[in-house]
Amino acid sequence: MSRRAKGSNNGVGRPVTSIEVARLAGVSQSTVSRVFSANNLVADETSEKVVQAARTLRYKPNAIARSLITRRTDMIGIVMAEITSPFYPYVLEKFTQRLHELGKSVLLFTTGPGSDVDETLQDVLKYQVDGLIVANATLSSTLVSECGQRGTPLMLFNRYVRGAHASAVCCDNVAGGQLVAEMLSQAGHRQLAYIAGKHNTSTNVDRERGFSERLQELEYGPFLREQGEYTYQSGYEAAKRLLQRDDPPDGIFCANDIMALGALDAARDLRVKVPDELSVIGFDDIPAASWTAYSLTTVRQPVNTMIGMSTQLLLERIASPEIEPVVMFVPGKLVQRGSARVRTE
Amino acid sequence: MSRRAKGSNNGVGRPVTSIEVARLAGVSQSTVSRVFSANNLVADETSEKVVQAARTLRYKPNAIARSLITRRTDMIGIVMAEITSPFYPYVLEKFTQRLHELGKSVLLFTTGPGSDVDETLQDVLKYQVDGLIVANATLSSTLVSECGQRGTPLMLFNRYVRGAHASAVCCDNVAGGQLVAEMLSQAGHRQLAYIAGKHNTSTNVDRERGFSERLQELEYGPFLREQGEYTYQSGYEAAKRLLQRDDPPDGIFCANDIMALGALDAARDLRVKVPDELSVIGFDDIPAASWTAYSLTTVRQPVNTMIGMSTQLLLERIASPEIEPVVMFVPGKLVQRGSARVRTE
DNA sequence: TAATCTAGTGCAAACGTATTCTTAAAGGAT
DNA sequence: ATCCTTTAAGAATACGTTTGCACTAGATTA
Repeated sequence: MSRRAKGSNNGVGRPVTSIEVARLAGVSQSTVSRVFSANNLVADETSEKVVQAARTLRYKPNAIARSLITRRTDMIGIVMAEITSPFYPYVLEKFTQRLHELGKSVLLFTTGPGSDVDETLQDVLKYQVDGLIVANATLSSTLVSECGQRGTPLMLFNRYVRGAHASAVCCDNVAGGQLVAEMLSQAGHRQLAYIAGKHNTSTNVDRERGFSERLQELEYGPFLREQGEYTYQSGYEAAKRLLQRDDPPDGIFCANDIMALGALDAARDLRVKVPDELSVIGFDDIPAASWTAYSLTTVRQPVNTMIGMSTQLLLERIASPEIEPVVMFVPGKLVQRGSARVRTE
Repeated sequence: MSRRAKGSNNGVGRPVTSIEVARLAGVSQSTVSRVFSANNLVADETSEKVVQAARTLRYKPNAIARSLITRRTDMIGIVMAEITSPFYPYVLEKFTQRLHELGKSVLLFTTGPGSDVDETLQDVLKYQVDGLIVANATLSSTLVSECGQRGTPLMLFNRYVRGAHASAVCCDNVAGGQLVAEMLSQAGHRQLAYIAGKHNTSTNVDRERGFSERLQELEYGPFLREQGEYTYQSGYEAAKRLLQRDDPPDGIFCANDIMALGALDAARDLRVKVPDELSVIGFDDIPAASWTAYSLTTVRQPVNTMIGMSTQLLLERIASPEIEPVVMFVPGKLVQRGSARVRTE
């Protein structure tokens, strides 16, 4: 019942294997493999025959089978929460493009409000990814150690965990917060406020810390504070609460751009003039920040640099697992636009 | 040199295999496999032993090895161009979440301006994905037939190819364009204009066609036309060209929302009052459309429905390859906001 | 001319799992 | 007590590659 060599298999059959190519080219399966793994120990003439046979059969090596034996999948897992927050699509796109250039594929996992990061991670690891990039999501130390044990290099993007055996590339959020503090104080604002992002995220903690500490050093009075959660809506509402106070602030620092856009729209609705009566500063420099309607002054994260470093560090560690993880901080840059006044004099 | 059974392997060693679990639990590898593939032909007592052993060893089944033998990877390839265009991050997020709920993982491929879709697709297929979702990218008929031959179900999202052996779920873009035409004509606009998206994309062609044909049916005069490319910047510039004409339009239909936002900002810069002097209508209903600064009237794509249908159709076809592909059109809905005037009377 | 090398090829053993086939044991029915 | 059925678990094979090893034949050296 095992007819095989006969019968053209041009129907909807399974994908072509190297064995079939070998048969057609009149060589052994090993040789076919060598041709496709760029192992140059094969005569030009033979190679040509194989390539021809492969072409007529539309043969493509099976990456799964290859991974099993080479113990490399050439897949990188990317775990990301809230892709929809405007900063992250760009990050994701750049990562996939960069990785693709380097011959890696991306296994994507999103952790919505429903799903648990740890559980998700378990799924990623089943696929034996060569490395793991975690952006915009907090993961348990259990998982970090598990990655360590199975030797899967871990790269955190814009997050870091003290003492964890994981590399990380972050914008220097503390310094960024300081920049904002300096600028707002120099411009002589009367009363400042901070709209926070999700608490217990290192981005939020650091940005606030830089802002707060620098203000103290400059002997500025206390600032108001509202809790947000990194969304337009939460920024809008937080700003509205602030602006409707008896002593509304005249300068607001938002933990990210999207909340700053919300804040600007709150000001718009309340007929508060920006920047005359109110300065708003964000963080990230998302595309919408430069749009006419907002013209948002913000701290630009050097995304391309950060992504370049991340991938490089990760791939190095995949190639040489003995390399110790590294944590890097990249400085941000204040981008002046129209939403904040500058000097006052 | 093949020491193995000895020596605690708790260092940075390779991932644990079912064989090691079997050894610890005192059963055969087959049994371990049966426990983890939910093959219930195993006694409760034994099962318990295996689960215990697996837990202490932190065993996770190797999905790659499993795929090789089952001929299913449980991976779905998603190919997407321009993730950064604001409509698509949401699509991507929903797709990954939905697929993850159904036990599938997502292999993501982005096709930037540099990379070729066809070449990218080749890479995807190497990984033996169970199915393929292509959104926002045009692919050659060669590739379509290749998917057909190897039996990989193909699902187009918001694209369709005549006669191709591929399923597709699209917003009914023709009907959407008609809606806009009707609304703008009813509100009594004097001169209309269309800002096009990338030509040769079916979304652009269909939206324009619906708009144009309906206007003709309503015996409306010809409309102006500018070429855009689905970006904020291109929308901004196209609108500026239109508004600086001697006979500027008083109603602009943009092929997508992001261009409409650009158009609104162009109007803002040129001090053209919206909606009194100019109506702007978009397509998609991205989050920013509802922001105070824009309040964009637009055609909402029923994204959740579309994604639900897509995944369902795709998975059905994966389960039963003999099912013929289906093309579905889902109607959009006009969402009235502040950027376009309604009646005129 | 014989001995040594080298490039090119095939053979066969992995990789870690699912699964078919076989065997063993335990009941149940006669 | 014998035979059949059922349940449980092991042995062995297969999935499609890569790769170490062995082998051949021509080329190079002594």
